[in-house]
Amino acid sequence: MTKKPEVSRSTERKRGSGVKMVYDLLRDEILDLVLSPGSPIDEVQLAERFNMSRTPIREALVRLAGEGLIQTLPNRSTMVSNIDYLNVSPYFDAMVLMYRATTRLAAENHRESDLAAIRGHQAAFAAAVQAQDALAMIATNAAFHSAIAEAGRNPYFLALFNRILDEGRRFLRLYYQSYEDRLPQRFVDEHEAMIDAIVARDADTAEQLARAHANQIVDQIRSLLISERRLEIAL
Amino acid sequence: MTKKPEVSRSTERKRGSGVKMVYDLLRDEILDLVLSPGSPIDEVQLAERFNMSRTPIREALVRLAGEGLIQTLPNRSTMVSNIDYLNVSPYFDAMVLMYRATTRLAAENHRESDLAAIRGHQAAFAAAVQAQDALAMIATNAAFHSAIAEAGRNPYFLALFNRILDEGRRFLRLYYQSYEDRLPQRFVDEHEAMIDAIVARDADTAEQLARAHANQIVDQIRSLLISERRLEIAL
DNA sequence: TGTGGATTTTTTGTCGACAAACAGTATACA
DNA sequence: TGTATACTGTTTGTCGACAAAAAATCCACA
Repeated sequence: MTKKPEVSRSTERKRGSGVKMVYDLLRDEILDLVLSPGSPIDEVQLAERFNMSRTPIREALVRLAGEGLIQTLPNRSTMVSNIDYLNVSPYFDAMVLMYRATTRLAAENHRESDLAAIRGHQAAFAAAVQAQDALAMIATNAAFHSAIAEAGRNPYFLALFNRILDEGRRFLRLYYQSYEDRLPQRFVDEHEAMIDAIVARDADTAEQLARAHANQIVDQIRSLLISERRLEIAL
Repeated sequence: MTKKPEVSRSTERKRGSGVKMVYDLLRDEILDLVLSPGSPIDEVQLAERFNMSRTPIREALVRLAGEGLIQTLPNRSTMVSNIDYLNVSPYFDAMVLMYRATTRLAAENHRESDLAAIRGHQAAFAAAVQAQDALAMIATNAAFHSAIAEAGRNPYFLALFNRILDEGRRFLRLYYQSYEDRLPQRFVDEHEAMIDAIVARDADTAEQLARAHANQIVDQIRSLLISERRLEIAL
């Protein structure tokens, strides 16, 4: 006769699920700026919050540190990584290049089944633009381009691109929280043109469209940064 | 009066150094193919080997898993990641693009102090070619291009490029162990031309040279792969 | 009141132990 | 003989506790 444990922890968990839960949640909280950059992370506090030992918490933190989302000083505090506002050019360079590369590869390597996912995200993006929901625009735009990158089937580009999109999620939210600018409808149209080029397997056109699209985004963010800086100087 | 601990572990270690030691060593052993792809990794065995608990071993393994160097099946064995021989095209695509991007950026952004490091690695590479030491060629070539990437000052490209070079270190070693082909002297000359373009801050030429250089390497590896495959078929 | 050193407090890194999950083997049964 | 189930052994995931390291606090002394 097999006996079940009579006394169980208040919230019973499957064996390996704890780290993933903590990792996913912390990751989301960091990227959504619920945990602001620079804020400290306390292992014991997290352990109490999730009713688990420090060991799985620690493993989740090690993973987050590996992605650069948190920083740990040896023997001392660990905190949410800061956003580097001084060097945005490298970020933009990488972003534009990944837009180009992934869209080109999508035109070359996509399969029929990829298109449904891409079109789905594009519809969600159009809806977000219609609703003027800035946060939804950021999320659906990232999902759209990530789907294109998946269709391109290059794991190296996909990994870097997703990292860039994640950082952008943090980065952009800072500005779209204060400025209720809506992304112009033009972005929706450009997305449509990119889809057409991908479907037609026209790699050159797809890359060219992606490049122009990315530069648009960079220009818009740059103008936001400049006006923000003006504001700071004026104060 | 402060008292020192009379009985210490056989090999005393500083507090946070264990994980780094294990991480560095395992990483090197994996990249140098001392640990062959697919071979299992035993936590307890490593713990005994380094005279430490499983906890720091585990942390090092989590980090390696984050970089994709090892794979862990949940609740079951962890092993060295396999090399994917079927999809080499994505690898080559990423390699060529990173060669181009980093060399271009180095021409634009390098400082005077970067050139010494680059020239030093180039001299080491030339020496390795002279000595027909294939393994040294791989290492010094990677160091040379990594130094160029550092001079380009884009952390996103640098991270991806270093990952690509690492994988190449594993990948290439497989072939240069069996085939004692020496990389042609032409590679040394091409490196020199790239340095000149970087010094002259001629971004277009630097990128063009890097592209041709990378394609050379790709062609050589591809021909090795084909002859290898022929050999397999003949057997 | 200010400063330098000793002391306490807090947080991290490491340890040994235990329990769950899975693989392989043995055993019962048809 | 073949199959399903129980058993055993091995490896992983988690836990509570302790020790080391750095910060914060206290305290003596000028």
